[in-house]
Amino acid sequence: MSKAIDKAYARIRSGIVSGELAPGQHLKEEELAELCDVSRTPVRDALRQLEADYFVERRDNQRVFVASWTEDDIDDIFELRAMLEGFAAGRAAEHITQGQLIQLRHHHEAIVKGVGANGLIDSDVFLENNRAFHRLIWDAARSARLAAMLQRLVEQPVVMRTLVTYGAKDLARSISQHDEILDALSHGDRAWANAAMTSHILHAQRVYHSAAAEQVAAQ
Amino acid sequence: MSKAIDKAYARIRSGIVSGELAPGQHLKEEELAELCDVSRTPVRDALRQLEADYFVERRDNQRVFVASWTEDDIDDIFELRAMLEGFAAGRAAEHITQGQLIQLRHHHEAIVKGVGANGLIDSDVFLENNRAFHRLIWDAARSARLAAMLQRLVEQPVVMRTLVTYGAKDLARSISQHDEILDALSHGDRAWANAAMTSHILHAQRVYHSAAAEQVAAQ
DNA sequence: TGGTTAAATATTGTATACTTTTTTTGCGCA
DNA sequence: TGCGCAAAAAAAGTATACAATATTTAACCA
Repeated sequence: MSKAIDKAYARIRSGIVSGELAPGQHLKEEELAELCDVSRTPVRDALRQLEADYFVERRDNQRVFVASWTEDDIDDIFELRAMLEGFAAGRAAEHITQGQLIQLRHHHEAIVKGVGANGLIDSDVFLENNRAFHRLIWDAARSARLAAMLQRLVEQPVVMRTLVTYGAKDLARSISQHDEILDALSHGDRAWANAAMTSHILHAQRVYHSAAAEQVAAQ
Repeated sequence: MSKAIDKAYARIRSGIVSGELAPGQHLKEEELAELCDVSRTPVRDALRQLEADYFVERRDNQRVFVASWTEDDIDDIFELRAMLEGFAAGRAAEHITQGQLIQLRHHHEAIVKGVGANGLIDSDVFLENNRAFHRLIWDAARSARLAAMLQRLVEQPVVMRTLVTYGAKDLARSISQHDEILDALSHGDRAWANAAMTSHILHAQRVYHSAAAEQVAAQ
């Protein structure tokens, strides 16, 4: 793809995810152009894409601001994800191929094997295989629109900032849930796959809240 | 909003909906600029937005094409709508205000009163009030993300091209369903509202298919 | 004749200058 | 002092020229 637009998109996006560009902050095209070392034209293009991805908001008179969110947004996203991923898993149960099932098992086993004696796992190994596992199911659901919705939802800055590392017990449960989802998909059982996936996401929501509560307590 | 971008967006979009710009057709920025009587810059901005709205697709090397779709896409969209609108109605049951209920009843009654002695209704009256009815429920669901998803889904060109005018029997059922949804919302009954709305959308899907079958038969 | 490459052409990407719109600043008057 | 209006400044919108890239065409060689 085009150089300058990608450069601008990546730079601004990472600035938002890292917090360098604070929520609510007004983004001026010229400032961003300087920051990204490109002209205003690719910055404008990048801002349009960031707007579609909900990283920035266009308010009043075409002024662009970093999207801001509340705790409610996090619950909102989890709720929507639970429904959409459940739905995707259900559809996947009816459409998944043998090849996709093999790939899914591969990612699942990579996570299982990554668990150490202490019951924990390297964060990168988990994140990468977990991500691949879920995306394969989106693909298997055979709805480009559904996949696009989930993609946008999962890549929300508020989600990317709240990556939580699982404790031993929660990790074990998550693995067990993946195993169950695999089982449901193998049997082509739509309702089971849907329920197992929904449960999986809602569990993740609980883990997030526990972690958030601990952080507050530690302060 | 800005003049030229809106002009370009509206012109290109209506061209796609009307079929003047055929599915799969390669859209060249200069041609569009001439068509819309603006320069390439606002055309580019408009194309970014149309891309986010799935009206056009960016392929291989940044070339933009009118999105093409199949019969499967229509079913896909109906299925997603059934789920999302059902979910929205369920959430709305828990959040809707008295004021919103009053507005909903207003739109509902406008449709009821619009039905003539032959059991039919003026298409514009129905479309406008039906649209307002559904959007009010999206708002009442209190999730900007969910509303945005539904908005994009409903405004798909393939949906806008397949507006079906209801026959007397289907119109009567649709009105009855709206009445039921209102009842469920008034009672704050999440499960009921969800089920009633899901049913309403799936009925619309059947109506669409019947109409499509008739058109084929008439050829 | 068929395929490969290079030149020409078409199309998109980028920068910049200029225009329009919006916001801010500051001055005058009540 | 506080309000309102006007002028100035800032920011976004638009057009255009030029650069880079991709696609097509044509020619040459095997």
